[in-house]
Amino acid sequence: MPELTPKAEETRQRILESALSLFEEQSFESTTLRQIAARAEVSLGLVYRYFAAKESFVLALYERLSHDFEDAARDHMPDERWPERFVFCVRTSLAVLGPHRNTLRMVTGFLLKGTEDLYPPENPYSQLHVQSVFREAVLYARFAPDEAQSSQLGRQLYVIHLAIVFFWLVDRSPDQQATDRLIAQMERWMPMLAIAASTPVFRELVGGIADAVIGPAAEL
Amino acid sequence: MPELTPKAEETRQRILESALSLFEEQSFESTTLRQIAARAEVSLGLVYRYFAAKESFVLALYERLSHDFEDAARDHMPDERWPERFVFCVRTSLAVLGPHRNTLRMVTGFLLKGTEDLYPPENPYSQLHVQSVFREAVLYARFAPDEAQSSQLGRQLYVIHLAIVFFWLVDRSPDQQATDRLIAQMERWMPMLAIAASTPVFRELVGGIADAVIGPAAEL
DNA sequence: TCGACTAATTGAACACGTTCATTTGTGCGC
DNA sequence: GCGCACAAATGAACGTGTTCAATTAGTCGA
Repeated sequence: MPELTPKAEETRQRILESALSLFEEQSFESTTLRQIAARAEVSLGLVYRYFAAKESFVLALYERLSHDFEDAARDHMPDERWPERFVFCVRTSLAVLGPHRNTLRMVTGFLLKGTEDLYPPENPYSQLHVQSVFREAVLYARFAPDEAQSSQLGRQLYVIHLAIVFFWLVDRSPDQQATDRLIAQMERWMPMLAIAASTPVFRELVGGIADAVIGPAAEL
Repeated sequence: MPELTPKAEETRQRILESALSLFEEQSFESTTLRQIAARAEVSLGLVYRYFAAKESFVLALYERLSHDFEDAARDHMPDERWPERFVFCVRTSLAVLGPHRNTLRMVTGFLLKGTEDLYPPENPYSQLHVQSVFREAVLYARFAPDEAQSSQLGRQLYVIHLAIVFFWLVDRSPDQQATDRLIAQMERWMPMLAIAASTPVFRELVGGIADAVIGPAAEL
């Protein structure tokens, strides 16, 4: 990712803004790159100077929302034990992503296509930052485990959170009520999860899943 | 789905065969509908008489593999208790889907697009039949629960199986070793799951997830 | 055998995402 | 102020999935 000159950055921003507003007004699928270019008052070809593919817009949106989540979660993180803080994070995440659910549904498909070109091999902004929120949710909680364990647990909670977000994207029940119920259930059984989380088998199992989903643990 | 005349059925089959063989030789993405039409010795437009979209081929493949799974699972189902039978079903499923993993990865994306047109509102063949295998795996197992409970549990195991298949599709570890480890872990803890499965909370939680993923329970 | 109705098939066209050779603009050393 | 290098921007073109009005083949009753 080479440095962008001010003018270029401004153009890129204008294109991105056009795209996102069109996605909101119509939908991801029915907005055309030609429409995006037109609204940004730019030629079609130029769009590709700043976005490798149409999918890239969804990625850019997700990055932006990840930033919003980071702020929202850090600002209002309750001074509780980690299970409560975790549930709060999950709820905050869905609240932030909520308005863009329809657009975001697209990204999940891409994740499976294995087109690694669009997904930089290094941990992208979103994953790194969102994950750090979950780490800190554990690390600075009341009665937090020691640092090494907190970091590990935070990573695993991040993956669980990812699973819930995915479930929410797939959830076809009206207003995604099924996801609400799922989280409510999870909240009820959080104490049990807290106990389970301290056992080696949990670490092994969930840790393994985490490795497979987001890659082997990396240093902060 | 109107009845197809013999001639039409033969043409449809020829097109499907061309498509699947091309997917195998090259890949789903890089095979062209024009290539498919050419190999089937048919005009491009005709393809759309039998397949609503390119994605439909993957769906047709999945239906075929579901049938294969049904046969393979029924023929070799071990005469054991349901947990062992469940693990066997999962392994069989992945074995059958295995050779077509790359093509199948496409379908998962489509599932999220919410293009319900391609996915008939009634339970499609695959879901109905595969689910019935899991139901029977419980129902006719040693020490099986009563019929109502077996049916419910079978449904839930089917959804768990779906989750594992999905995980396998996403799994980026070499040779999907992470999935192997996951199943191995699951096997180790199967007794625990068996106990958990008999509790109300499990039924409520997993049942709710099942509803959200595959829709409310339907009659066989 | 014919005609007429339907099923099967064609091929040209469209809109889309994407690519690329080309042109325009911008800042800088002299 | 002049060229020069490079960034920014263009627009025409390509191949793709998809649609559709038109054409051909098949079937069956009179």
